[in-house]
Parts: sequence; C-alpha cells; structure tokens
Amino acid sequence: MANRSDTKTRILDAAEKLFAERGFSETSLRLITSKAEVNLASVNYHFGSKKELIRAVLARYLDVFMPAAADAIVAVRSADANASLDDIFSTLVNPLLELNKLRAEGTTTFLQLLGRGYIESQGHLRWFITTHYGKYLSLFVKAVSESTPHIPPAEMFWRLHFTLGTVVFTMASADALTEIAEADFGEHNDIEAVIRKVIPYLSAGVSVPVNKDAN
Amino acid sequence: MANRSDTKTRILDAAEKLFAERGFSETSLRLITSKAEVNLASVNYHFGSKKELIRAVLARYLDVFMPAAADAIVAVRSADANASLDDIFSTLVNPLLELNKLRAEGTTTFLQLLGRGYIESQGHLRWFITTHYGKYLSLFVKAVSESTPHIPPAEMFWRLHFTLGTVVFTMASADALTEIAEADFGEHNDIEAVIRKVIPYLSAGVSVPVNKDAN
DNA sequence: GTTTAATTTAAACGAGTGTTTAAATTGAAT
DNA sequence: ATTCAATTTAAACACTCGTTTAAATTAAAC
Repeated sequence: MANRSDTKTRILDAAEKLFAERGFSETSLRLITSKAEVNLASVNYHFGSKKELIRAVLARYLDVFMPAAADAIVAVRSADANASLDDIFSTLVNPLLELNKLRAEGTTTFLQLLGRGYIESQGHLRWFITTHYGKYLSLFVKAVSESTPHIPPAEMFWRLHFTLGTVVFTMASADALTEIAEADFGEHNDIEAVIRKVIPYLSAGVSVPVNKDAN
Repeated sequence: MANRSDTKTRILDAAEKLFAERGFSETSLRLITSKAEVNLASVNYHFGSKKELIRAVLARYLDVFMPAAADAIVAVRSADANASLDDIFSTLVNPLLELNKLRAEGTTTFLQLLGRGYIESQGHLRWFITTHYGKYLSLFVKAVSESTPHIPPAEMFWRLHFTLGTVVFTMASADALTEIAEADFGEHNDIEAVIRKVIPYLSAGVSVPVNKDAN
C-alpha cells in the first residue's frame, strides 16, 4: 500500500476538512499531517508549500463545480431565454449538491472553503480563482445581469458583492447556525435546506428596484 | 508628556487601525507597538493580554454606538408604531455616521472591526458582545421582527444571519470594493453611500414572503 | 529631598510556525 | 540481484508570536 497518490490524497482529505472547519491560517501543517497520518515534510514534497496545498484543495472542488455550474446555466438559459434571477440562482443548487457524490459532506466543505478563501486571503487565492476560473465567473455575472436588466451595472457590482458576502459568511458558519436553529426552533436544516432558504433572500435583494431619489 | 492614558490611547488608536485593515490574528503586538511608538510590553501592562486589547478596541466603539442606536430605534418606533423594515435599518445610519465625530474614519473602522470580529472570533468576542450588549441586540431583533410580522421567527433567525453576513463581509472589504467600483464604473462611494446602497438590498431580502411549497 | 508607587524599558522565555536537509526506505527497471 | 529514482522519515533551521521578568526611569506623595 501507500503508493504515490495515496499520501497526496490523504493530505488533501485531511487538509480540506480542517481548512473548512478552522480556516487556513489557523490550521498548521503539523495538525494536517498528524490527522492524515503522514510525515510533516511530505506536504512540501508533494505540494511545494502550504499556499500551493490550499490552492490544490480548492482546485479539487472548483474543477468539478465550475464547468458543471456553467453548463447548467447555459442549459437553463437556452431552454428559457427569459429565465428569472431566481431560476439562475436555483440552477446552481444541483451542481452544488453533486459535490456530495465526490466526497462525504462535499457541498458543505466546498462552500465553507470558498467562504474561508474569500474571507482570509489577501491576494494569492483571489488571484488564483480569478485567473483560473474567471471565464466561469464572467458567465455567471452575465447571466445574473441579463436576468435583471433594470439594475445598472455599477449597482449590480455592489449587489453581487453583497450576495457573495451573504453566501460566504453563512456557509463559513453554517454548522454553528444549524445547531443554534435546531436548539432554538427545533427545526433541523441540512445544507440543501439552507441553500434553498438563502436563494429567495438573494433574489429579492439583487432585483429590488433602485431608488433614484435616495438620501 | 506621555502620561498614563497617553500610552493607552496610542495603543488603542494604532491597534484599531491595524485590526480593521488586516484582522486580529494577522496583526502582531510588535506591529501595533511600533506604529504606536510605545514599548512592546506596555500592551500587557495596560491591557493584560492581546485578547483584552481586542475587546477594549471594540468596546470603545460599542459603548458609544449601541446606546445611540437603541435610542434612535426607540424614538422612531414611538413616533410611528408601524415603522417599516426600511425605516428601522435607516435609523441606524445616523448613529453609524456619528462615529466619524469620535475619530477620523470612525464609521468605516467600526464596521470593519465588527466584520473582523464576527469572522475571526471563535468564542471570546462573540461571548463578550452578547453578554455586554445583548440587551441592545435583543431590541434590534425585536424591532425588525415586529416590522415584518409575516416572517416566522425561525425564518427570521436565518435572514438576520444572512444580513449580518452581508454587512460584515461588505464592510470588511469595503475599501477594496470602493476602489474597484471607482476604477471600473467611475463612481466614487464613501462609507455613507455604501450603507445607503445596502439597506434596500437587506430590506428586500429580509421581508420577501416565505415560499411555503419550496423544493 | 526622600520615599513610594506607577510606568517604561530591554531582554529573554517558551511555544509554535513553515520550510529545508540529508539520511533511510521503498518500489520498479534493468 | 543490483541499480536508480521516488518517496518517506527524523531532525534541525530560522523565524515569529504573546508573554514574562527584573531593572531602569518617571511621576507623585509626604
């Protein structure tokens, strides 16, 4: 046993779990390698550095999710050229849930990693995502913008970042929130339930008419 | 010169700026004390520990903002018992902008600190805020809930956390976002403009009717 | 002016970090 | 069986971190 890819995978599996739970900078390589039951130095041997390990962890999900999500959006829009904003957002649900087939808790882990990434990273991760997956992001922005033509581009810029904040923050603390919700209201929510709760919230916010005479 | 409170204030001023910019764990005491031009050990002498310094930095804003915001909300609701959700959110704008009179860039700094706090803290800050300012938070939640009676409590729990995520994330990266917006769309936004952009977004999301037959 | 307390200072401590090194081990090809 | 490259291993390196210590300095009280 223990062929080449085994150690690499053990590291990735342990790292993604810990990164999602506690964030990147709060997770040491020693903690990762002890959970993975591999030697400390093997991280630098297989990945070169901690930064590259972080990128590899994210890439393993993004390489699956991004094309699937793009395909789904293209399909929906060619089936219905006037797909609503809610339709566009809802289209992302299936590609997200498909990640559970990739690995156990895949959807939650991916969303939490995404959240940690956007929250923590100053530069290297943002750069990595926009340069490697920029064309997908453009497609998403285009689909959203064209489904809500009454929102001017500058306003849409802000609203999409509001949306990113909502998703990222919610997912980074999703575990804690579902626990509180269960304790306080007795309703159990899995990750799909949370996603389906957030979509109407986002759709309403992004598409609300701009009040010209504000202030 | 350099009497007792001078050193303390120099530390707080330097710390809040750096904490807001780079986050708590990414800001070392050595960086703070060098910017403040005080000795490294004076942080532990005056504040006891880094954690207590973080709390002191936040308390300096919360002690001003929380009572002012609570008063404003009470005033609005007694003037108009049917104040809308938008009214409630808008009521917070003035207390926020008043922080600019406390210190230069006070509003931005406070909101960014709040964002960093909710993003980074695992326990001690959440505990500090809820135990010291819990009664104000309850008042806010009550005001929001009663302005949107068609949203059941469990759903409101989630939507308020979505809202928290939007605000916190937007503010933590507000500087970067205003720069991009200026470069890409040529429109300059100060902190007040961003606040006034986010309020309609939040109001629409929080108050959107619940779709019973979702899924 | 002397005493006493408060504050500032330089230095070190101990623990933790990512990374590198060089030797040991493994697996496959000859 | 031997060679050779790939991989794993234990150890050390160089650095940063928050915190503590004990001496030096400053300010206040008597």
